[in-house]
Amino acid sequence: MHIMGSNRNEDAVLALLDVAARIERRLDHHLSATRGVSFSEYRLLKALSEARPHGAMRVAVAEAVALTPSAVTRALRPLEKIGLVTTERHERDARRSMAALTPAGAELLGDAERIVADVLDTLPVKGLPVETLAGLQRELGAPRTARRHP
Amino acid sequence: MHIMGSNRNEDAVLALLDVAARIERRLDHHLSATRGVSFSEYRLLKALSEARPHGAMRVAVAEAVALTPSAVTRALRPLEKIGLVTTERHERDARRSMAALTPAGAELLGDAERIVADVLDTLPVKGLPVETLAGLQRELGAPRTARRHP
DNA sequence: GAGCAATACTTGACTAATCACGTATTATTG
DNA sequence: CAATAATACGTGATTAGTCAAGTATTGCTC
Repeated sequence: MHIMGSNRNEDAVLALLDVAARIERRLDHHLSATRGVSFSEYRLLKALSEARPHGAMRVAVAEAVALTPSAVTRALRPLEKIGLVTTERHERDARRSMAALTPAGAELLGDAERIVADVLDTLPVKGLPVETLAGLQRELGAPRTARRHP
Repeated sequence: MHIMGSNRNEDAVLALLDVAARIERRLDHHLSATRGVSFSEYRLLKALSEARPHGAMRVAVAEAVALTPSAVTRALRPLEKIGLVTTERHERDARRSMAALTPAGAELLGDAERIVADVLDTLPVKGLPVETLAGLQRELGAPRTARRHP
């Protein structure tokens, strides 16, 4: 099945995971140093901004950012407390907890996006194949964006 | 500096991080279900196997797998306990703790590598640019492998 | 429309990682 | 060669995530 000890796929994917971990760490440090949010929180805010104006369910956000719903519940709590996010229950379905970005959240997200862009500009990422990555995202079950309010 | 709301680099990198998280999770599940090791542990074993036969310092392993030395210390402990790894101090430098793969560790690593390869074969990763990724690894401070015994 | 199944969320218990700090050892420098 | 700096490791405290299980609520089926 596999020729011992040499698999291009494997090498490439392991390199990808390694690179991802390192970039994520770098972004995380910059973001928390300058704006006090983690990279994970950045991704949450971004997912919510794509679900405007009606907000998104926990499960949708979870899928969008590749976390469990449980993690989303926990991660959103502090963001609500500092006024970046609001949550209210869906009017027709009492199970759903719709989270939405506040103006303050949107503003912070704007800053954060600038920081992220600046950090990424210092990286030699020219040759990344957006097509392949997007295909992978699709294949791995990532929806294009957090669903609006299905 | 940046045209509002559209940055190819950013899109590509965010997709990369997303894809990486999902792949890692998938590998982690398969590995722990079948061989009882996490993906993180898999990476540790792999790093050690590349540092044979003399083993590697905690700091070198940490750099190789993109973790902190502290995390490596903690992660190696259970692996020692179940006999996959041995640690002994360096003869000429009492600060150094040299970790090495045992035969059992090497065997398990072999199994794990097969599992990883199988999982990756189910993924459409043909188009990944090994060159670009390797360049990124270099740029981000990843050494080619855990140093032998410098 | 009563009852069962599915969905959305939350909580409890746990794990793996981080940072900040401390200690032991070796290297450097005056 | 004494004093200082740098290196390697480990530990305490904290955090962010996981899974498993529980509680509401809604949808489905007969």
